[in-house]
Amino acid sequence: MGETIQSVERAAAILRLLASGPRQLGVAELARALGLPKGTLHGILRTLVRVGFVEQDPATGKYRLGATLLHLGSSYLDVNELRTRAINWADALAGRSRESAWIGTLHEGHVLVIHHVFRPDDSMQTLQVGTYLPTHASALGKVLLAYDPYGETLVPLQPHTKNTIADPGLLETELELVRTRGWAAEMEELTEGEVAIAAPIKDSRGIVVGAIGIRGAVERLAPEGVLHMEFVSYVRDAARAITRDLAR
Amino acid sequence: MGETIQSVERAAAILRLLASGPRQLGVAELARALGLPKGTLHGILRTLVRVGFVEQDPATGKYRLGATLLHLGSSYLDVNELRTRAINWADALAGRSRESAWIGTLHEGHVLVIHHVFRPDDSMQTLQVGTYLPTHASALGKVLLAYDPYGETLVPLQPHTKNTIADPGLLETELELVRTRGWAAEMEELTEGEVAIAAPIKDSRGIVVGAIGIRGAVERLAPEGVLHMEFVSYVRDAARAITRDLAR
DNA sequence: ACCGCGCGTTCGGCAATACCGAACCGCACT
DNA sequence: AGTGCGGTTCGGTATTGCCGAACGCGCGGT
Repeated sequence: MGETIQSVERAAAILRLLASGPRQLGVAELARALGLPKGTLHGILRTLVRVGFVEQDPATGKYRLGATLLHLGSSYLDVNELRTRAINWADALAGRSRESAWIGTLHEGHVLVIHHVFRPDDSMQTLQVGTYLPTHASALGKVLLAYDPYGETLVPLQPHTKNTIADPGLLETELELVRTRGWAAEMEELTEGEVAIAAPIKDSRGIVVGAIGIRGAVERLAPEGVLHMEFVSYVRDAARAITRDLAR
Repeated sequence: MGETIQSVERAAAILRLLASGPRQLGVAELARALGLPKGTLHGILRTLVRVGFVEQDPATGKYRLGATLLHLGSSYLDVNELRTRAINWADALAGRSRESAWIGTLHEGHVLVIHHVFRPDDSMQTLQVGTYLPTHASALGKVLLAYDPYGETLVPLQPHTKNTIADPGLLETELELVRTRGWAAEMEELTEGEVAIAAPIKDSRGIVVGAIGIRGAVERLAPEGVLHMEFVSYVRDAARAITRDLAR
């Protein structure tokens, strides 16, 4: 692989840093974080402001992400073929299961949510498209890890609830189970009271390119801790349908 | 204003071009569009691929937007203060009016949708956050134009339906009306059968920083072509509440 | 009231940097 | 086979954007 352009890489690093927290960052902070002189950073920031990728708070002088990025991000959704093909099936899945439906892909060690259908008759939810879920503590993530051809580098297994699988060995046996069953469950391992189910979506060559699943209250999906298998078949049906659609 | 960094500006231009249509673009196409040598573009593209802003189709070699941008875009939503403050009020507005609620800002001659609450009891809608609405053919846009301190350069007034205001003079009198009334309506000017209402959101200095509104079927919001004024007050109440909130 | 620190910003010289154009390779269509 | 069009590579060149020091400002401690 060849060389890359320094200033563009640095610009990307700045954007990632600005996106890493809701806080606005100043030139000095960025300079310290990236180990670069202030003047250098200022030049890149000035350019990023001009193209709308970054905005500067007129009061404090600090920098934050710009609105153009929101538009670029939503344009990505139009381009993404998996999402385009899967949208209708996700709607159907949400309708049948009466729970929220989710589609995700593996991205930089996280599950990137590329589609999210709200639970029917419950509109007071915030949309999660574009956010990350942890791979080890979500059903989507387990599916994606289990079928990951590259054996993704595991980030530290951060615990979220008392049920989170935080031990690498345990996670590996769980992934083995996912591979043999062909679907994954997550029982209050990310949020207390919430349960999720997911299954893999494959492309025409049989490679797993994403996962689809549902997520909802434990009382509905798994009363007394036992999953209702009908939900599992809803999810697997949807996953198979999309896979078939992609093969066409 | 000082100089800007060439390569970063070019990288941004590439991203904008890739976002302008759902089609994937090749090096040669980009080179022609931007008037740059192929080699130069390839270098920038290679870098953009490395940082995840762009993906390359392994089959065709063509380029498309990358998943990292989706994540950056959603991070913008966390940073955006207007949206953070307005979310709850938008939920309330959607609940009271039983229609979909929208929040938008002026951005590069368009209305950028920064929040969107689905109509209650109707989840089969696609989320429009991050997309553009035309300024002259949407209620949000009319509000933003009417109160725009910079007198935004008007893009050509493209007609969408037979009701679209396509004449600059007529639009100006309409904006005058918006300024005197303090709110805007849009009667099937963007989509047949749909009507919208919007009102301005101001910051602590009284400058309009966004607009909030609702949108729905003409039968419900304006039967026989006459707006139900209760909807107007819902919208204006929400706008005033957010304005008050921002002043705090 | 003052001083000093930290901030964002400016500037100009230097050399490293990233442009550029021509050549390369593979594919598809003629 | 040939030809044109894709994406990619490469090395010389001078343009480019880095860098570090200096500036102006606002704030908080003294």
